[in-house]
Amino acid sequence: MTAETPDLTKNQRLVFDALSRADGPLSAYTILDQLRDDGFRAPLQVYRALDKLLAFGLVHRLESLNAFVACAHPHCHRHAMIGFAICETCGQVDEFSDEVIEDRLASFAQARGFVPAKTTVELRGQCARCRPN
Amino acid sequence: MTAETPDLTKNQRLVFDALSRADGPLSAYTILDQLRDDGFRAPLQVYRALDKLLAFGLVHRLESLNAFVACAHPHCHRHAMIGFAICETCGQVDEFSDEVIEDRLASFAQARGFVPAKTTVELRGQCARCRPN
DNA sequence: CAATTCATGTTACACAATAACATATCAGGC
DNA sequence: GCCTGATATGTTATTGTGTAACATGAATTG
Repeated sequence: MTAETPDLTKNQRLVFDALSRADGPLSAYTILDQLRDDGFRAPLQVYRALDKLLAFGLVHRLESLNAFVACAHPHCHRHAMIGFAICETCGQVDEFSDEVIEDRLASFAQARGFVPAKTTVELRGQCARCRPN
Repeated sequence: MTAETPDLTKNQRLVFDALSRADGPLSAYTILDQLRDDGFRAPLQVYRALDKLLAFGLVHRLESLNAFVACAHPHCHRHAMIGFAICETCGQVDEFSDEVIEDRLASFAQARGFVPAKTTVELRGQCARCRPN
């Protein structure tokens, strides 16, 4: 029943910690810069770690930003679909899931014989705290 | 009542026609290569045309592919949300919209005071025609 | 210990997008 | 007609994002 958090390698740990420290999404190159002192020298070191972390479900990729965030809900890999509300002013990302949307997308896919491998749902806009009034 | 299809400039027309001819999404650089004979020399010529076409609603951007498609449904800009089912095998893109998902996202946003500016819904997977059996 | 597998390091490159600046075209007002 | 402001275009250079190819190192297993 315990969510098996796989043992992370040194690089995976470094990248994951960098994302966990950050209060918003980071680009691969920003991560690289933050990890220079830890011996990181090339983008591939970041991308390889990210690939694994994505596979483990510990990290999400925000397609519309070309950036990455640590998963906010450790058990969210139960859900087929994870949505993100991304504030374009402060950069905060709010992670959510919704069964209705999930079902709706699933039945849409099934009706067309489409087999989804990955689902992306991203809202770009302005969060409550950043709104004018 | 007629959908005002704005007059396109020469470059906008060329880019739009290239996307309309294609049977799938094209990257900006692929478009550039196709339009070399028409005098295109730099990425900016493509990106500037794409920006306008996106604003007109004649073209969509697929965030998860960094690519662009001509809008399949000329009047789809009525919808706040447009979804895409993208086949990773054949590259075909199926454009859809769904009021239930739209409503659900809208009420989610409203509940949190989030004001969405752009909504991305993309399914990556395999279409019926490309499936094994 | 050999063989395999997986993680890592490094260089170079390809693809995606924009900055900055110059020129041209076209509309309306005088 | 001509000035003027707005929009479209052309060009060079640069930044940002991601991968190919190849070599090395470390761990697991038979």
